[in-house]
Parts: sequence; structure tokens; C-alpha cells
Amino acid sequence: MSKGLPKRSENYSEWYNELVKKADLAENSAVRGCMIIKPYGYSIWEKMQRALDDMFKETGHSNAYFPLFIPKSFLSKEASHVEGFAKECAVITHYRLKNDPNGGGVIVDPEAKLEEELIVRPTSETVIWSTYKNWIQSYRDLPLLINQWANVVRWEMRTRIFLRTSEFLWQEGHTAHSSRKEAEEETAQMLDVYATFAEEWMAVPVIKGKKTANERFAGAEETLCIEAMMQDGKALQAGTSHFLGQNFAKAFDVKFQDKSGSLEYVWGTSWGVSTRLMGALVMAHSDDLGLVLPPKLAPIQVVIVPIFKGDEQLDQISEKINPILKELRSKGVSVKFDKDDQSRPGWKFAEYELKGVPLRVAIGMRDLESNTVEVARRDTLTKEVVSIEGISDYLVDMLDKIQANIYKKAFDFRASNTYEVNSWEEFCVKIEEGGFLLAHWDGTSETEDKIKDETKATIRCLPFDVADEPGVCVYTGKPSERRVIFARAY
RNA sequence: CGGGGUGUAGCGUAGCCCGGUCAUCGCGUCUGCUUUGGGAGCAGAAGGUCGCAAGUUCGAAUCUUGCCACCCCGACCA
Repeated sequence: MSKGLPKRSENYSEWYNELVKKADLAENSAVRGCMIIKPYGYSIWEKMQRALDDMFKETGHSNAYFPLFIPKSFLSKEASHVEGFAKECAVITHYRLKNDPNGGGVIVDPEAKLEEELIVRPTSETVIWSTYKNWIQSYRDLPLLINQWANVVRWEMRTRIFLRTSEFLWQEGHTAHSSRKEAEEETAQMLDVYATFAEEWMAVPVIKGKKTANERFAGAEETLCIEAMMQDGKALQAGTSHFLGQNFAKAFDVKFQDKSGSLEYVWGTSWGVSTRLMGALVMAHSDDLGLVLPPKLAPIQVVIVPIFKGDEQLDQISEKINPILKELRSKGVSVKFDKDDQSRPGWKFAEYELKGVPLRVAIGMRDLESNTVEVARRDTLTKEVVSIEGISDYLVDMLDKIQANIYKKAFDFRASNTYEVNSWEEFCVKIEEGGFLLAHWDGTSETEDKIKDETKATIRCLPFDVADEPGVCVYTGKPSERRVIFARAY
């Protein structure tokens, strides 16, 4: 393990890449654009999955699994959906290899060409709606509330570990409803679930809003999103929830008989978050020493490092620590007692900082005498000596404080990097500094495109929580009802 | 996919321009002793098809071509 991480301030993207690798979250694979999620990184993902999955269940959803391969013909049924994804689909054309008659390993067997080529799912709307056609006949079959945890493939031009990989892990919810209203409510409800998860678990404040037509999911009538700000001031779309209208129902002929006996197309939604959240987690909180993890998602919440010479001292420390371990575990805290005598305390301190462990407890002979321990916080990098009496309650309480503090830090950072801008000159200056710009926009795609061409900024969302405020478009001077959020984005 | 860069031991690197005991150094690893409250010290040791594949040459880490991966900048995107 080499020490030292690039500085955030000097090269943000290098810092990010190195941190992901050095903290053992993930590494690049032999296949372009794909990643190997390592055990430490995967255990964070598992915690995310657990929390989200519980929330999906609480809102009435069930998990299911649909296939990785999609018949090519399915994709072409919904016109704008095809257009959105066609450019980045991996295609299966053959089903067999054979030994190369010229030596040199194996080659694709030209005899084994598929009659209908298969697509590796970039998302599953098409397979799922072709199935829903069979599952839905009556209003009694609705609503249908399904989620799946899966991998998907989008053949990206330029990839970045966790943020944009060719293959990624995600969950995709797909629901069918008997009315527009109910589907719209579902779309909004799941956005709220995502926002709650981001803020309460990841400690990442997010802005809820609606996407513009340009940024909308291909095949959706409306896309809602949560947008987060990273420490370099760029925006990251952390989750999306789509109101599909009757687009897929019509494309796949999914109808139900309502109470009056007439046949209607069903209304759909879909919503997803992905391993991209891992990238958001890293970029939202971490520093030049390594990861800073919110306690609720940290695989190890408390690490206890004994400082000792020889087995005898370690035994004395263990005797003191063992009941505390038990107590902490009974309170649901994941704690590691690092008795390893191969590496020295200083090395361990640095290592656990790199890995973002929220709390570190050090205990040595001095502490045994005074009945204390040294507690160090990862988020503030502060240390204090604390009495060992009631230490487990103290630590549990401290974990809550850390969770709250890193949320607040991220919230304050966003607040101090969000600006109202009222002129094009101001816009151009501010956008170079990073952050969110609240500006008026005339509502047209043309203007949005022009602003993007000139500044690389896009409209992240039309936020829900801004007040109506008549004004004029920052670019064209045409009238506008309220401000929208512009930013450069990942 | 276009432009630029990089690829040498597990990690980070020197050498490449000017082919020829040059495979360098640091970290890590192994062995031993001493150490242990912020990435330990000393002594010894192991570890490399120089990204892969062709080619030029008496001889290639070094020159040529192709391929692969990664990084930066564009176009595209969760």
C-alpha cells in the first residue's frame, strides 16, 4: 500500500480515481469501461441496496428478475426509446466459438449465427412491458409494482469508474397503474424515496426537480430527478424517476378492463439508481486523506486500535475491550477490533482514514491506567480522550453526530456554491467557478442547446421548491416564470 | 470515435531522442534482531516475457507498424 493521494485542489479527477483504487472500492478490469468492485466497495453497495430495498418493500414493491438478453425487435417498438439507446447497445450475434483452424485459440463459429440478434439490456422497459402484457388483463391486476436488481450495459464512449461504466449495477422499478394520476403519484413517491435515501443515508443533500425535454429519459413523458453537488462544484444526477404515460403500454399493447368493462391502456413508471451512487458518495464527502463515509453506510463504523507491546499487554487491553465490543454489537454498531500486530498503530490510523471509517478508538497502557480511550473522528479529524465508562453510548451518539455533520457540511458547501445570476455576463463568469446557477430560462430547447454549446452547462432540473418569480431569460431576454438550475454535470 | 499523453517487479518510477553487461531507485514482500500513542530502524534476500504481437537489425525496453488498456481534452451519456 503506497501512501499519499493526489490533492483534490490540484487534480480533482486524479484524486477521485486514485481514491477509488487506494481505498479498495474498485479497480479497472481487463475489459474497457468495466470495473471490478472489490469487497470493501461492494459492502458499501450492499448497505445501499439493503436500505433502498427496505424502502421499496415498505412502499409495496416486490422484487423479480427479468433476462439480460432482449430480442432486438423489442427495442424498436417504442420509437423514442430506440433512438435513445440504439447507439449504445451491445449486440449478441453468435452463440458458439470454435478452435481456430489456423491455430491461435478460438474464433467465432460463423455457423452459429443467431436468427434474431439479441441485445444486452441497457434498461429493461421492453422485456418487462412485453411480459406485463400477459400479466395484466383487469383493473384487479393493478397496480403492478415490481423492482429488479440487475446489471445493465451501455456502450459508453468515455467511462469513469462508478460514474459512468459500460456495465453497471442498479435497480430498476417498473410499475403499471390504472390511472394517470396514480402513476404520477408513484413517480413522485419514488423520487421522494431516492431523496430520502440520499439525504438520510448517504448524507448527500439533493435537489428534487423535473428534467427538461432535452434531458428526459427516452420513452418517458416526464422525468423527475435528484441532483447533487460534488466538491468540485459539478452536478451529479443521483437518481431518476420516470412517468411513462401510456407510451410503453401502447408499444406493447398492454390493456386492462376497467370497472365499467371498457379496455384501457395502462399507465407506467420506471425509476432507478445505480452504482453511480458510489461515485457520488466518494465525491461528496471525501478529503485528501481518503474516504469520509457516512456512518449509516460505512462497512466498519468503529475501529478499535490497541497499542501494545507483547501478548500480555494485548490480553489486558482485550479484556477491557471485549465487553465493549459485545455491547456495541448489541446496539447494531459494526465494530472492528484490530489486534493485528504486524502493522503498527500509525499505519493503521492512516489506513482507516483512507478507508473512511467514521470513528477510531485507540487504547493503550496509559488508557488502562486512567480508564480512558482516545476517540478520533474521521469527519473533523479531531481527537479526544474519553472515559471508558459508558463508552458505547458515547460512540453510538457520536456516529449520529457524524452522520448529521457530514450532511451539514455538504449542505453548506452546496449553499455557498449556489448563485442567482441575472445576466449573461454573470452567468459566463460564474459557470467557470463551478456550482449551481439559478437563472431564468425561456423554456425552449434551442436556448438550452445554445447555452450548453457556449458554456457546457446544462439545465440540471426545474426544481420543485423554487418560488414563482417572473423574470427574463438570462440568454434571450424572453419572459420566464421561475428560475431553473444550470450547472456543468458528470 | 477524433486530438494529445502514458504503459518497465505488487505499487510508484529511471533509462527510450543517441539501439550493444542498463534493466535503476523508492515503497511493499520474505528472513532475522530491535521496535510499537500518527504510515518504524538495521542487516540480508526474493521478485521482471520492459503492455501485447509482428517487423527492422548480428543485437530491441530503446527504431517501425498494428493491437490492447489507462489518463487528459472534445463529441455522446445515468
